[in-house]
Amino acid sequence: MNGVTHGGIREAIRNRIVAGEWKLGELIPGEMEFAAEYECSRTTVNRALQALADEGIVERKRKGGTRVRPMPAPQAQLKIPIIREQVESRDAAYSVRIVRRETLAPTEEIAQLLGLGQEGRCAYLETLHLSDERPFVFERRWVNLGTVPDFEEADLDQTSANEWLIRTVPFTRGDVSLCATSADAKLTSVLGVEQGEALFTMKRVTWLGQRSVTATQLYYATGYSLDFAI
Amino acid sequence: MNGVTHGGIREAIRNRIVAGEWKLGELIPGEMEFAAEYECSRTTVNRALQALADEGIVERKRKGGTRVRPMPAPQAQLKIPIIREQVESRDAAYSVRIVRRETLAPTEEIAQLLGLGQEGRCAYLETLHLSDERPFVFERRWVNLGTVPDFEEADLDQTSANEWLIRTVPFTRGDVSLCATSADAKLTSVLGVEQGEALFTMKRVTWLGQRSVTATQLYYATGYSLDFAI
DNA sequence: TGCGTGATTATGTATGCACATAATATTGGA
DNA sequence: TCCAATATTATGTGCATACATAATCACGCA
Repeated sequence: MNGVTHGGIREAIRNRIVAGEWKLGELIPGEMEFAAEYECSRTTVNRALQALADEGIVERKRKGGTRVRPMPAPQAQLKIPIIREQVESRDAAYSVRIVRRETLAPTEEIAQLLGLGQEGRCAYLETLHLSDERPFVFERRWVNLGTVPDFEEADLDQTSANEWLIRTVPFTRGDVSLCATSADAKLTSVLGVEQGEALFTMKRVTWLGQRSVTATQLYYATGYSLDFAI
Repeated sequence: MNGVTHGGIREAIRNRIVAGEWKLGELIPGEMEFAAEYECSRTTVNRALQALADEGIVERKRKGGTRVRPMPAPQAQLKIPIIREQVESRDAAYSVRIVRRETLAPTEEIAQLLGLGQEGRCAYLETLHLSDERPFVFERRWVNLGTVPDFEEADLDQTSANEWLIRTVPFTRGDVSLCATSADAKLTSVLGVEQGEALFTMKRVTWLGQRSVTATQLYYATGYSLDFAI
């Protein structure tokens, strides 16, 4: 072993790229050249460069060579937070209060989101998540009882609806949408914010194969921000 | 050749995982078993599983085997959009108007964000991004001239500030923060929205090594949402 | 019974090789 | 001169192999 690994070469080349050794869009040396330079086989270099291509740092074309990506489309690994962990990571006490829970026909908007017809039955749930007894997030959730019939009898005092669902039906796909909402009367009263305040909002629909599982809307109290690094 | 590629196996196994063939945290078959199943060599399966580990779908431990990552914390690959592309992908005409551009000492808040002292010089830029001549995003940007002195003379009529910077100084790291802002008088007039409307806001600070490059605040017009899939 | 040592096992990594594929360069014929 | 067929080249991919490494298991000795 040479001390040279594909991971090591990947790091090294990445560093050279961000250090500006080659201009954006410029061709970087070929696999053979790198192999000679690092004294390893072309295969090893190939894996390193492919990994960099996966990362979006470089673009590769057969015969065209490898070039630094002109617009490093910044991608970030966004970790969708679990509310309990968000609260507890701030050293606050987490608690939940179920405001409302019933079974009803979904609104037309929700039926469309969940891909349901008129006859679809849903559980509707309004939950207030508290941080040190202060309102943190207000959650509206519709659960497709056609996909998850057991939800109607689920005991949500122990575990939150979200955790219950994750445990019971691992979803395969989810659509997330982030936006800003102006607080209406309902949100104002339940979250204890001023009328018309701007609230950070996350809407989610999750799917189990072709079947929808749940649609959720999370309204964060004033001042919340979702932070992450590129 | 078998028609079996490491990419294909990667897809296949990923599908089987999200289809719930194995429970969260559960051990999935070993490399040899997959190799037998897909009739390929262990090396090929290894590459597929390593790629899945890179994606964060599975966890691998030597001798411990490969297990489905207990992902109650779903991670999403969030592609940070380039405004021009956002507009053009909606089949709208993109245009920019520079509202204000000057060189000034940063406010204390910005100086802190950018890690500057009192003597730091910044370019300050207010830009309005338009979609079919309608306001789409209002951008406030401070550029650290200590890191990017050339910015002062950059010709921003051809390329937007963002594209100019990306082309000139590839950043190595960025902090992003998403929140909601209530429209003040300034935002109201420039974006043409109602006073107090909730605006989706993205704040970004990018770094080149230890040196800050730019701090940006993007205020999206009413109704915007940032969508992505898990 | 308790513990250390070595065997076993599953994965990690690198290599050389053969062939596939796509883009470019070259050549040859009309 | 122009176009099509062919050669060349850089990367893409899979395979067999060899060895590395870490966790676990089995054994045997005290």
